[in-house]
Amino acid sequence: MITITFPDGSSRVYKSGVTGLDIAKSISPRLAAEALCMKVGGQLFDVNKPIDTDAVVTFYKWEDDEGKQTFWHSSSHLMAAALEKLYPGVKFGIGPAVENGFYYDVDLGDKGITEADLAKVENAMLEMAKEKHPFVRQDISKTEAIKNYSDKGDEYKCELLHDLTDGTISFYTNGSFTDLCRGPHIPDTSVIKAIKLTSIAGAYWRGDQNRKMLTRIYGITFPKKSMLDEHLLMLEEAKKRDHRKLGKELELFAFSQRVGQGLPLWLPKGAALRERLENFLKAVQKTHGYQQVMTPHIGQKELWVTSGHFEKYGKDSFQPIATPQEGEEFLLKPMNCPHHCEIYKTKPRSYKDLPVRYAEFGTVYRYEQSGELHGLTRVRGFTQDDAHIFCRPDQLKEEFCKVIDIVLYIFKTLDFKNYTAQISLRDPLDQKKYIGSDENWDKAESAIMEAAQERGLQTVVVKGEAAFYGPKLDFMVKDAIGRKWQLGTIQVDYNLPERFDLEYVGSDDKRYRPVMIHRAPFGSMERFVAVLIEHTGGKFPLWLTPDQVVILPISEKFNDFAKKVCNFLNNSDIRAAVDDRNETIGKKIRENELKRIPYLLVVGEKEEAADLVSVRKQGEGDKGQMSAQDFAAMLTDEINKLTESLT
RNA sequence: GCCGAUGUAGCUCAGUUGGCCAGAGCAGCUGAUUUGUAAUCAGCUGGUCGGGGGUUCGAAUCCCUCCAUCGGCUCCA
Repeated sequence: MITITFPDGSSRVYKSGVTGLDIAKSISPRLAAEALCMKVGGQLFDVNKPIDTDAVVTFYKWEDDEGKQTFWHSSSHLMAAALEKLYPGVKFGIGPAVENGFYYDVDLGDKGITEADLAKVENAMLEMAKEKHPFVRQDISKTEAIKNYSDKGDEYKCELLHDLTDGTISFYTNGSFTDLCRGPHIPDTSVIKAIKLTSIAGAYWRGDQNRKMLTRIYGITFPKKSMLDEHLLMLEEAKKRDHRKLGKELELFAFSQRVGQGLPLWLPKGAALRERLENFLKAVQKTHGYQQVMTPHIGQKELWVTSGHFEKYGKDSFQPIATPQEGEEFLLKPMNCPHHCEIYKTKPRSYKDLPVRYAEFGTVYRYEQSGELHGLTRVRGFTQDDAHIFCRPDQLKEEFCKVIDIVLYIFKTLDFKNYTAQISLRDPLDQKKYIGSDENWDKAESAIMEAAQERGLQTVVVKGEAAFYGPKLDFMVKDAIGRKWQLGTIQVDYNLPERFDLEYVGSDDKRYRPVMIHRAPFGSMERFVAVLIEHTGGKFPLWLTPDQVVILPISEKFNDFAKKVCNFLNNSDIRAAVDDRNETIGKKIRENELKRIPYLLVVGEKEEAADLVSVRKQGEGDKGQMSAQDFAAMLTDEINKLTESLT
């Protein structure tokens, strides 16, 4: 007999060899029907696996992440089965579950597949799902497994097998399809009730751009049809918040083929919004001891040869600018650090001077691959809210912590809740891509970890994501449809101070090397505004939004009164305008609501007579009448509440 | 850069298998209307059908090529 303990602490006794499914049945038939996988002693298994020792058992259902992942992973096998039926001879790469669904990478040989074919695959999947194929696990030896796949001619699976450690290897079969797979899987296909194959894309085999490109088919499945409908509706809603769409509609920014790919044009409203963000950050930084500097958009190539960036990125960058002077070459600056290093070097520094903090909204140019460009989130010319802190080694952690404080403060003010703090370290398997001594890397990495811990930051550590000169702490935020973007970044750098031979004089009159922190709380103005647009759906906080108030005269007769109110509001530092078009009040309301104007003031005969305004709040409707003075006070109050936490 | 898809007026889109001067709504302009909380009415203007080349008696429609955009991959100082 064995004792099975459950997450709530209760336990029951079963016969050795009891399966998870039996246990679930003994608790409730419903649990047995809904359990998709289980955790036994910290490891995930199929629910029909027999258990023969005392253990802690947790069942996972659709509601749990583990359950969803298993469900989608099994769905990818179901799709593979359908593909094998419809496209005989298809070869399979890998087919995992992802955050929202699953994919399978396949090699269809000379057969093509287009989005139009997906419905056919979906139908085949639905049919197979109904047939209730169990997922049957089978353990075989590596040699036997390799033989099977060699016979089948599937070089991808063979390669995967070769990399697996020897011993027994598990296979899963659903219907006529068998796949190399660690598992776990759902008991059978019948729980998959709704299927949507979402897109087809190319993907390099094993993520290596020098290898063959396979066809990746993405999909998502649900245990209920209504869930799929809900999901599709949600996606549609999310698309309405796309910053590229809203940027155009709200006249914030634009692109021009003539200007060039990835080179955004900030329109008046967008520029004004960005400027307010910049001023906000400038004010915050001022209180944190930063000094603004300004540097040119180009610099001699030598600057980046010194920094090491030219060697690493020179080939793939905008190429050097030639001048009438032979041999003279300039680069458009891809980052501001070298310029700031030169500012540091303009005079001798004492240990008493440090830390020195130079901030600049520095516009930089990077030749991103054409296929990578994406709205405002990935562009070729952008402005970093950059700053470089030069400090003594003993000041590093405190300075790093203070930068974390600034980032968190900004996120809080702008109501960014769903971010992840990611610590990006070296790739232990590929040390060649990094410059600098191991000793300095170790110091930098531990400084970041300690600072993050000191500030109680929840972090994920990702190896291999560091910059080539140092580790970093990145703040990642998702866009409307769930793509992750890096916003704020804080990086420790021992390398540039050395390359630029930066020094300070210590209390012992000896020369020392300062440490540098690169940091950009927004990341770039472009990307930050993009994410802000998607998070707010264009309904910006009152203090940021381009037009705060639009005054709508009922007819042209009241334009003068409207202008009087407008002047008064403008004089009270409120951004107001009059919609004096010869249109019906209904139309003016509709259009200004669609432009997401926070407050509309309707003025007509009654208002003019009583010297009042009728207030309409965005999305809420009529709020009644008040005097322009009271309205201005109300708005000022609201704005102050939103921004009073500023310092 | 790679794989795939898309590209018709400022915007959103129609234009079946190549065949009458390429259409609609919104926007814009002109006029009428002077409006009370999400679209007043009428008239007009506006298009090298992404660019270039080709096939054809004839191309928005078929082919080639380049450009841009979208979805991924790779990359991201």
